[in-house]
Order: sequence, then C-alpha cells, then structure tokens
Amino acid sequence: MRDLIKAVKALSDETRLRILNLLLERECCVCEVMQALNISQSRSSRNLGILQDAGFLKTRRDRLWIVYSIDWQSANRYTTSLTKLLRESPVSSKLLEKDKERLKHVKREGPGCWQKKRYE
Amino acid sequence: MRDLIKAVKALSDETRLRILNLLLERECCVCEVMQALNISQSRSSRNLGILQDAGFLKTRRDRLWIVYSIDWQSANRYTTSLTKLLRESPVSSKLLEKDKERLKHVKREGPGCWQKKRYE
DNA sequence: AAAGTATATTTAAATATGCGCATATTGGCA
DNA sequence: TGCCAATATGCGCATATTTAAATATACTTT
Repeated sequence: MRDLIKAVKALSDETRLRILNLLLERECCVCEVMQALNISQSRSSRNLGILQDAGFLKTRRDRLWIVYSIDWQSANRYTTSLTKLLRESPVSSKLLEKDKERLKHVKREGPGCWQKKRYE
Repeated sequence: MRDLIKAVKALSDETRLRILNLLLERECCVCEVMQALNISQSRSSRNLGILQDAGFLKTRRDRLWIVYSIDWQSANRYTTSLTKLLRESPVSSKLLEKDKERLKHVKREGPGCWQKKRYE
C-alpha cells in the first residue's frame, strides 16, 4: 500500500510525467532534462529525485554527469507497471512532443552548458 | 495528457485508493463507504465525487440511495487501465483488509443508518 | 591539493490539498 | 405538496507541495 501510494503520488505531477515520458526516449542527465523541458536546474533535480525515490528511476555516474534512466528492475513493482502503462498508452500532447523535439538538440558538453548567466 | 493527470491525481490519495479497492468488491452507496472505511460523510461523498469526476466511477439511483460503482466504460481510458492494474496487483494491507471486512457488516437501511448521534 | 563543473539541498513564499463542520440540495415517498 | 433521509457543497483551517534563488556538496580534472 505504501509503495503504491508513493508511486502514484510521484506520478501525479505534470513535470514528473514529462520527465518520465522523456526518459522513455533515452537516459538523460539533469542538465539535459532541464533543457528539454525548459525548466530550472533545481526543479529538474528535485523532480528527478522524487521519481528516483519512488523507484521509477536509477542513476549512474558518467564522468561529470549523473545519468538518470528508467529502473525496470525496481524494488517497487508498481513503478514498473505504471511505467509500462505509460509506454503502452502513448499520450497525445503538444507539450510532450515539444519536449522530445528539444531533447534532440540538447547539449551535454560544458563548460556551463546550461548556465544562462555565462552568456548574458 | 489532461486525462492522465486527472486520473493519476485522483488516485494519489489513501482514502481514494481505499474507496476504489472497496468498489472492486462491490458497488456501494455513500453511507456504506463511510461505514466500511470508518470516515465522515462529507469525506466519503467528496472523495467519491473526485473519483467520479476523474472517470473512475459511475452512479445510479436506487430508491433513497446513490450507488457508486466502477465505470469500466469510462471516457477516460487511463482510469480503466489504472483500475485494472489495481485489480491485478492486489495490495497487501491490513487497512484494506479491514475495510473489506467491515463492508460485510455494513447496513444500508435507515432511518439515519449512519448518524451516530442517533445512538449516543 | 586546487580549481572547476554538475548536481543536490536549504530557504522562503506562493499555491494546492484534505478535512470537519454546518448547511444546502436532491429526490423518494406519504 | 411537504417532509425526511441521503448526498452534496461552501467555508475555514491546517498541512503539504511546488517553485526559484542561493548555497552547499560531490565529483572530475589538472
């Protein structure tokens, strides 16, 4: 019951649905997510953390970056079911389409790949 | 997207998960739900309403009562998927067990079948 | 070890949510 | 029609959630 509530609550937010939808395309680091969804760094990091805490995501380090991806072996069986459901019931949404489109043009390379201030 | 968020948000609450779990057993009126879950009338009514608004439930009138049941023909396809997921991944929980147990001894007959004050 | 970069966390404010209480509404039934 | 039981809802309170900004942390790289 606790696991179920945690999983569903983690999904009950637009930002996090967008993130999960994005990660169904491919794994991403924090700065790729923030660029693709066009959101702030803290918002990106925090919501990735919530999804991970609920069991939807796992991480690994790749040099400078922490790469988030869907955890298909999650200890929380509900997250796997819910992720599958999302994958198999594709959502029609301009927003989700845009996210995926932007994802294609996202850059991971630094320095300060996402720090707008550097360029202003 | 809108439908998906609405469905998931409606499920992201313990009370409403308990209600849906209850209705997987059998259809119920408001006063049966409040007795089975041991919650207040307004809480019962309001959360049933939220589940119905999201597309999980439908209603019919039976004499004095409004009977809520799972809407398997919902216009929101996500509610059907989610309800099936809940049905096919039975949740182990003392609380849910108790709810079902109390449901067996619930009374619909009036007058004031649920108004505790009448008996105090 | 120092410098630099990506990510996490703390803080504070705005917003959203869940609840009980009291009251309104609905519709059956006399 | 009028009463009454069942259900719905407006309101206020307490709590939870979300966010941006600033700051701290955890690494890599030199």
